[in-house]
Amino acid sequence: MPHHYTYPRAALTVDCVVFGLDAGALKVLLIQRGIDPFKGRWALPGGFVRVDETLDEAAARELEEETGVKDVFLEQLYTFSAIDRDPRERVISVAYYALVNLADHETRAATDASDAQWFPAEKLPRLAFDHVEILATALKRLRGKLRYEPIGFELLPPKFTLTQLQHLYETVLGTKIDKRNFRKKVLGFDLLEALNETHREGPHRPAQLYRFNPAKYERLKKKGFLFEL
Amino acid sequence: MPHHYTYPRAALTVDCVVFGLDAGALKVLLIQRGIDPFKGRWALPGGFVRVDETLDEAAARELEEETGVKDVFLEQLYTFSAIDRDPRERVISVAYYALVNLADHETRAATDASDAQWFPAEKLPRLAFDHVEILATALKRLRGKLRYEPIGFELLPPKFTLTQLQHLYETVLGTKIDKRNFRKKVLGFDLLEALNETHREGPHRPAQLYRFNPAKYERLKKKGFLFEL
DNA sequence: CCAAAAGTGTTCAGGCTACACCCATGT
DNA sequence: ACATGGGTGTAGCCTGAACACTTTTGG
Repeated sequence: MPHHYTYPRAALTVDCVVFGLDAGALKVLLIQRGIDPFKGRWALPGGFVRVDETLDEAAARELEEETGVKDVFLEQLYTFSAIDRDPRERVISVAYYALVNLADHETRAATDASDAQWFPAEKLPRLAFDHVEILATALKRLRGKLRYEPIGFELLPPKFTLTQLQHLYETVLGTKIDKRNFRKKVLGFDLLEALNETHREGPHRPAQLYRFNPAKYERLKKKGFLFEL
Repeated sequence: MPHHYTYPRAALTVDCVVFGLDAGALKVLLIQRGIDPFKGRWALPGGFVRVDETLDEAAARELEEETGVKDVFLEQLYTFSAIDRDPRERVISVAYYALVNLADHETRAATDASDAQWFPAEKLPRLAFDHVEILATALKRLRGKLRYEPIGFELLPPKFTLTQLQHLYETVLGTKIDKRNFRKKVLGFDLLEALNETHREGPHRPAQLYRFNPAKYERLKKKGFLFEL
């Protein structure tokens, strides 16, 4: 049985790609590094995994410690292990991606006088380590997953309009979608509940608010139902 | 900056779920453990990651060392980190899954007087560690991926018949597929090349042999083409 | 009353499903 | 000659794409 100090071990970190939707643009939450290496560069929130926590726990903990974001959709993405991805020593990083409703979290990062900031996914600053690669992987996963699992709702407030939902898909997937066809299809899944509330904003007809029913989705999924947009 | 012995570190391993197709049944390659813990139990091939290799390299190396299988489709699956998944100490394992053409590798494991053996995916022995969970995850991934990426060919010899391909899909996905519709669709993708060869076996008409053209797939994929069965 | 986004149906084409018989071969 | 899997076409249905106008509100 291997003993702790028999062989050198790689260090283990977690890194989180946090996606948010702001004014119809996809954003990513980054923090500015205060120390070397890459001092001053922007990087994904993350840090070392403790020996007494799972990776999920480590990701959630680091995310909250560094950005204040918590209780959000958080899922393992991929594990990155290029030999020289960290100039100090061998560090292997398990990447996660998170989807947050920006309305709740935007202020926090912005007002904290913190070093955390939202950047448009299409216009990022130079990043530390191999974080560009991690981000690209996360974006690809998000786009893929959005099409066949109902995770888009995680980026919206609990109550949302169909137009907001449609814009979300258009933004993330980078496509134009026909309004009528989109509504027909989404409502056809019977996973959205129309609320007795409307969203009024601006000089135009108020929009019906809906809520996603995750329990219903779970039930349907077990019966072989396939979400797909 | 953290120093090597400042904090205890988890150990890192890789584990490989190797899938093969044998006489129309999906099989998994396991090895019998010669040492504690779980001495005598069957387990996924795998082992500790060296500090100077990437995870992909570690997975390929362990796979070859323990089973002789090499040069096969091998892809990262998920990283498992339950606190007590290894009774000795904290071990985090990056799981991979491999797809092999059993015709090439079957004999090796069988004749080696080795401790490696193929088991039907639906009828596995008791496994060591959390390997049941890893296997379940791999199976789910395989089923998912098979439907929207042309990876099934990795389980077949380079030259195969459409019936073999159809059986593959039926076996892995657990569905019946209509022969005519299947052929129409698969050939419609224009990713298979009919060879000037037939597969003759048994008292019946010989079958046309085909070959998958990966280069063509890459080209089409870049143009937005979506494989889907 | 004007500007702005919300909301709503129908038509058409293409893809998917279901289905049954002849073909080439080995024994 | 017969048993065995290989190979082929069509018709109905359903789903996805295209497309324009009315409604409700705030200013």
